[in-house]
Amino acid sequence: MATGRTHRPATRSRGIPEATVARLPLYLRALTALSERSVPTVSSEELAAAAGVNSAKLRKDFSYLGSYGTRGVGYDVEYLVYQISRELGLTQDWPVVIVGIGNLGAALANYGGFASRGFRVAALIDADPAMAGKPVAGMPVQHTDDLEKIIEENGVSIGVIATPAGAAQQVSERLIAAGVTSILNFAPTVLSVPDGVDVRKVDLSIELQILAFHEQRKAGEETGGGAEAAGTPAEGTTGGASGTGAAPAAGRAGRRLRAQGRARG
Amino acid sequence: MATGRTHRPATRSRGIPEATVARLPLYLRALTALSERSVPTVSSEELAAAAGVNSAKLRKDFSYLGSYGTRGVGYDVEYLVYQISRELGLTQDWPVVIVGIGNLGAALANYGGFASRGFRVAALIDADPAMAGKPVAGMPVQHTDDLEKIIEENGVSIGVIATPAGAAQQVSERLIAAGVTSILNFAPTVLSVPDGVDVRKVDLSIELQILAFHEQRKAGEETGGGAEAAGTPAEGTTGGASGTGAAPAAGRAGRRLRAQGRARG
DNA sequence: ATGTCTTTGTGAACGCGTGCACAAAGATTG
DNA sequence: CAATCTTTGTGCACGCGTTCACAAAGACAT
Repeated sequence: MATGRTHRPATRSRGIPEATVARLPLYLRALTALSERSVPTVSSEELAAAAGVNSAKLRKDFSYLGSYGTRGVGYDVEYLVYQISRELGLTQDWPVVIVGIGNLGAALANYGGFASRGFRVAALIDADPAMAGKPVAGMPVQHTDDLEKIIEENGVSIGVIATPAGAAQQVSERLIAAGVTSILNFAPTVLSVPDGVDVRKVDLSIELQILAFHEQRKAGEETGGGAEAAGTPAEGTTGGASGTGAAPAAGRAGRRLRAQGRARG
Repeated sequence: MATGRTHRPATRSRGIPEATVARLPLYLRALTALSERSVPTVSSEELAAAAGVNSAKLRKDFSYLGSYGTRGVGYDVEYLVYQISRELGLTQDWPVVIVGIGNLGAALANYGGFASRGFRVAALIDADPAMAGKPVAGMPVQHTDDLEKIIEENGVSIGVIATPAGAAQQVSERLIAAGVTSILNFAPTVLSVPDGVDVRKVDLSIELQILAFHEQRKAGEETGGGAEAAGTPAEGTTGGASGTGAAPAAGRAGRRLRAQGRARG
């Protein structure tokens, strides 16, 4: 998962576990697809498959919302779409500002997934005066000087930070001071925010590093034989101890070997 | 967290819990920053603060890697950077392909965080013939027809999918058939992949929806008073039952009220 | 060398999330 | 109306992850 919860300890938000909340959008997406195909009802088994989760987990998730299913039949697609949307707060309009209109910010501004889910990009904000007035995604970029005014006038409570790491903390402080209470942070920094403010973090580099870890492990298993099998606590002092016998070449050599996807124990 | 683990049940990868692996890049980033400021050693307390986690958690995380600290002193920054990098497999070179060079794909291609961590963008691939040859991030876009050849020749084992949802599954199949075993998926779809292939998912829309949920809850607490307090199992049949009394206006009204960040229970 | 002080590394307890397995509920058929 | 069959909703047990709290380890001073 490319995300990273921050803050919000382990508090259940109202009886609905955080883990469940994180899956609701997944269900909603699958249900929307079914709705578009005019499928009237769906069983937990089918829906779970479409959402990529276990059916028992799905049923338990839904049980936190209430009893919206019919035994022997399944769930009414339209009704469930509505209930989940309402639970997530997507039946109302959420104005959002994007701060930092670089490559990523522009990509976000153009991203279609926002509008379709009750989110509306209210403004694009950048610190570069040269950007001001330039149209991005059919909308003029505004200067950081007007940040507070924009937030106020549009009643924005959700902000997206796509600035360089160095600017993120300061931007978050201005957003919060102006009234924003939820931040989606793409800058590779830990934001320190007051209580009552939610921060979610997306770090592309971190995701890749996690993949690299597993990738290395796969390669090590096949080239090295059983580097980790013995359960050695690892480590002498220098490098190249455990898995990475021939580090630079491992990427290639390993790759060719495991082409046929082994079974995972 | 913007991520979503997929596959890889609850298997510990070698004694290192998945949750720990997910935090290692965080520590690494904080350590790199310290290293650049030539800080020689750091205590678990300091480092934990910089990474935004609990110090006990950090120490336990490090204990899975081995005993790299010195009691009474702390951790040697340079040494720890090296150990974590090695553990994550970042001491070797990881060629990566990006498929789907739209706004997001281009943003990823330009993203600096890759190169600095051992990742190298080996190729940019797009299905649009009009894109072929066009330079993006100083690199010519190549056509999907050559996908297999590119993977083979560069020994690519990690692929990034930034295509529209409809194309993602097919692209993933081609990537996997050609030898890719780790995929970072930005398309809003559930990829179905064989065992042995890791998929991590980043969905911007999902992150926003999770924020909206908490945001709605904050607004509801203040405007509605105690809509959820009574613990009503919720639900009649139509809408507007529980929290969302005046749905359309709630965004604005709520926002102005909670401006001073309440304490969170 | 001895004592004090700092900080790590970890045993143990706790809580959340997951998955199994089944009883309850209702649809459907005869 | 009774029997059967499907599918939900959930009690329960298990395992992972987090956190506490403290003993062991080593630096540093005397």
